[in-house]
Amino acid sequence: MGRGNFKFGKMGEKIVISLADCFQGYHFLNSDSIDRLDQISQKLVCKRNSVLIRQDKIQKDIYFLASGLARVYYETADRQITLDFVSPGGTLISMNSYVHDTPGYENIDLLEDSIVYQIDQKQLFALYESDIAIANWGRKMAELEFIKAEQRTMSKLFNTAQERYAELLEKYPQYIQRIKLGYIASYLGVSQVTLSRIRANIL
Amino acid sequence: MGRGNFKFGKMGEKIVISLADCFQGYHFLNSDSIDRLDQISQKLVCKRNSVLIRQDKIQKDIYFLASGLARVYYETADRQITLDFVSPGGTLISMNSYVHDTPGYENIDLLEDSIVYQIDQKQLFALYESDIAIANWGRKMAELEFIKAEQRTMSKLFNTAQERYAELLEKYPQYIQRIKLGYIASYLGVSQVTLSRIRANIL
DNA sequence: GAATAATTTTAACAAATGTTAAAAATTTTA
DNA sequence: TAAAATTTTTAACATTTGTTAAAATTATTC
Repeated sequence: MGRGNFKFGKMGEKIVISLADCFQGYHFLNSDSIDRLDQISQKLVCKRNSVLIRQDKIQKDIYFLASGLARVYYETADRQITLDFVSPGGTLISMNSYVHDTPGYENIDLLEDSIVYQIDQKQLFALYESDIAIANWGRKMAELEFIKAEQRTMSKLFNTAQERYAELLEKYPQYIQRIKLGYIASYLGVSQVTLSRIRANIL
Repeated sequence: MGRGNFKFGKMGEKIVISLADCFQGYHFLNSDSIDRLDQISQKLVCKRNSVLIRQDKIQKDIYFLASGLARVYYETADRQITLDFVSPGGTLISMNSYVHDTPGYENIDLLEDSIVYQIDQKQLFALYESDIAIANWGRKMAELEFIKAEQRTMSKLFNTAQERYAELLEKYPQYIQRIKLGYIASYLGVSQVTLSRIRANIL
């Protein structure tokens, strides 16, 4: 655990995660393999409200969030559904686009000024064919992202919005301060009016 | 597409998928690698209502469904939630257990007499370290299962139970005949009473 | 710091779905 | 094929949540 679940140190200073730490979070890599990944990576400094990934665009590359805060959401004509908020150390990826070179499903916006590392997918795929450690690193990434997504899904299926709000309040109290309640409501799967009722403890 | 989405041929004869076809569904493999996977696989003939995977047990191995029908579901003290129905060609896996050697989240039961191929996880993990093609095959498996799970999640988030029932009726009409409506309701995310109302077109 | 814009809460009402329980229909078993 | 068991539908009611709109609060800008 620990990936993507922090943002400020205990004194409130901004946390910045190194690229190597982002890599190592998934799987052990020796320094040669880390160097190879480093060579196909690029550091980006992004402004608040930047759009990283759009569902209607092909966005094959993977991003690691080094600092800042991101929101992952699906969108239709009349609705946005927030999947997750991602903190430093977390991975930002549109799996369908990464795998299939087609438009994906998710939108990813940065809610605050952020630093991200971008990994070139084409070059990464080449490394998968030549470096078995990196191939297994990529495998681990997909497996662990699957499990994270599954845990999110289960939390939504089995817990009420009230319970999920209480959990958020306990585990990520900063989120309540930093993220607008409309987004939180959309993450919890209820209207903002219902979230207000939950907060007012009418329920 | 096509993986796990069929069961009877047009004459109604039972479809049986070969192990090699199950493997190749994810990623190209040369015959050497297929042989190595074959050597760590075992064919199991299972009766209707067999339990393949239990959420409270460690079940690291992967199964491929060669024939029959399976149901994947989560369970709590007071509720069962059906995630998916799997047809021949599909993969049956508890990702958390497979990855972490701990109890997983899903239960998988066979709704009909079935044939499954079981792949030994421990030996598979050894192959991941020595055969780069198999490492990439395992990567593709996780990636494609992620995308499938994501599509299921999105369908539930954006479509009404009514729309999802209509889709099921169109794409998998056999399911409505072969699967009890309590399971279908649980898959759609509504009570069985609501499903009856949908079927009666009261809505 | 006053004015404007954005966000959050509250109120009132309508609609959809769950719950419980009983009736009807279907399938299985003897 | 009759009886028993299981599955599905229907009915009545209560509860929850969404919707719309306005008020209150907070944040931003000039």
